[in-house]
Amino acid sequence: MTTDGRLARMLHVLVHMGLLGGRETSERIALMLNTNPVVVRRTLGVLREHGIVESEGGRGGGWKLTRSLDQVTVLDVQRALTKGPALTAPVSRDHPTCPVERASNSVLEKAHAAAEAHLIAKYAVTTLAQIAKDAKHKASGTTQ
Amino acid sequence: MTTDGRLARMLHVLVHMGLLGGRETSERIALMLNTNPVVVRRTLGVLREHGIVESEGGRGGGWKLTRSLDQVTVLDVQRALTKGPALTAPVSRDHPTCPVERASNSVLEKAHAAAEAHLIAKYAVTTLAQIAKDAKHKASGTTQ
DNA sequence: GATAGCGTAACTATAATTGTTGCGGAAAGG
DNA sequence: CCTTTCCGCAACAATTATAGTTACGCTATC
Ligand code: FES
Ligand code: FES
Repeated sequence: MTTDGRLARMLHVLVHMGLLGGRETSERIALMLNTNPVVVRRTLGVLREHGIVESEGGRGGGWKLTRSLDQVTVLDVQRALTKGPALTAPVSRDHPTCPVERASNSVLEKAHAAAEAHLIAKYAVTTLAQIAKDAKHKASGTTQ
Repeated sequence: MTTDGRLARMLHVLVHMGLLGGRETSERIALMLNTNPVVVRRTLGVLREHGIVESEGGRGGGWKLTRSLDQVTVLDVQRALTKGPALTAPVSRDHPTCPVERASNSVLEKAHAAAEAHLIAKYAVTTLAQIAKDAKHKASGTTQ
């Protein structure tokens, strides 16, 4: 597959939307994401189902955040985009009854579960407002 | 893509090889992995490049571990199979100069780097001998 | 009613592992 | 030698999830 860049893209665009304040059309967002409006509608549509954004059709329509940047965490966005755990252990199912395969899978699953807990914890305490703040610092401060 | 099950598969088969002690042919290993010999050669070939197994052609040939199970860690196998970090942050490259995109990517990269460190640490202290031991306990003890 | 939006269906493109077939070469055994 | 049993490798199809694209319908505003 192509690498799943939806989370990164959504963070990017949500922060822009928050900073701009008003409504943004799929067309303008597509330019930000270097893609086309249909992809934007598809992905933002998932966020709408989770109450993070809302859309309005017709002239003057577009997309808008339902909460301010400091009330949306990275975890909120991640959870909306991905069902199930953020990190999945790559297990094998060649011989489900084999104790060795089960023990191997178990090791991988436990290690991934622990790693995922850390990842989720970090996502949970990072708000879009903080990303916006970082962006401003980078823009005015040292490049990179 | 199809989920990358190579690490799980290699752990499984390496433990079996260690427990059986002698040489195993690609044919027999393919049966363990519910696949065919070519896939086995392809994947074990990578491990051979990293000195974990060795192969011999001709009659009576096959694959053999170069070290005992307690001298191979999950990390050794993972490193052999994957170049670069075990966990990669799914970043976007739509507008590389945009500070917001950079800040978003940066958050994801840092979170993943921290999670990867934990994952790697767990891999590093887990030997194949421990997996073998777990498997024996599961086989004789309670199912699951 | 013309225009600017979103919503959605139906494709195609892309990328990485997996599965498969076929052939060549090497080692052992007779 | 010649057959059998191995690995090595090239080449190609299958799979699967996201991304990209085209097309059409619907709604709200002007
Ligand atoms: S996409 Fe234009 S600045 Fe982030
Ligand atoms: S594959 Fe036969 S027991 Fe693990």
